[in-house]
Amino acid sequence: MTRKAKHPIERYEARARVAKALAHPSRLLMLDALSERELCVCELTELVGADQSTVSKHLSILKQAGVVADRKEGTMTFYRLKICCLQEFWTCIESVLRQNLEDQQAVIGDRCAPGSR
Amino acid sequence: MTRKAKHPIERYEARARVAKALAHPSRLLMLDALSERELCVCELTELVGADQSTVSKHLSILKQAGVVADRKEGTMTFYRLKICCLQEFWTCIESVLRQNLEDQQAVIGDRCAPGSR
DNA sequence: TTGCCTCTTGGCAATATTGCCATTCAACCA
DNA sequence: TGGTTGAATGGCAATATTGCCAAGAGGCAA
Repeated sequence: MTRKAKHPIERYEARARVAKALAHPSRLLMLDALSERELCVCELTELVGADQSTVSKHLSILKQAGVVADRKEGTMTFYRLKICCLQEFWTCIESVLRQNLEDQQAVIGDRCAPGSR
Repeated sequence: MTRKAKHPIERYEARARVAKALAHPSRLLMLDALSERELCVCELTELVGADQSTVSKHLSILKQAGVVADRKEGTMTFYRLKICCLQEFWTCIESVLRQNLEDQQAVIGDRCAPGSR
């Protein structure tokens, strides 16, 4: 089990950088909102409920990762999704969560199953 | 732009916990290897090239997130993927990386385009 | 039992992330 | 020009992540 050409570590580092950008609740919330329409920083700030500077930094992380793009209009900055695969991302994450829930329920079911005393 | 029922923060926290488990190059490498077959900790350790205890901790993070499951056999522990949606996850991440690359090339292209001097 | 092997856990230092405040910047208006 | 507004940046403390070494824990075999 060696790595070499089959598993270039740089590839996984690049992937991890993108995944890391997606791994924060506030950023996920913003992405979900942005999947409907373009939004300015002020709207996103209100949505997230954090300090404006915090939201701005989150957005710069997403932008750096290539997940969103921005557009200036006067004094405002509008952000929009740059990728269309987010739905697949949600689907994957949600399927993990759903499976976890089922596993938990299975444990409870076993413990309280009729005839299990 | 309010949150309320439409955007329960707990949902995004749960999603972020899973995404965070996926956001590390060594863990992504292991997941990729596990997508082919079940592997023991010793094999994964050799693959990753880190200390065995480090790999064990990475695996416990993946297990905690519900992404992998383990099975003991004698003194060895085998890990396997617990989800089947990882391909979609790769697809999404890779499409971001590909888009980033295209954007970079577009910039270079503009800068060096014929007649742009 | 003892010793060996595989893996997990505790502990710790180095590093990275997060979120606020304060400040700066840029566009707009009076 | 100065003032206002929306956004980005600097700085900093609190927190989380990472990865190693050392120390268990458990199975197996002599």
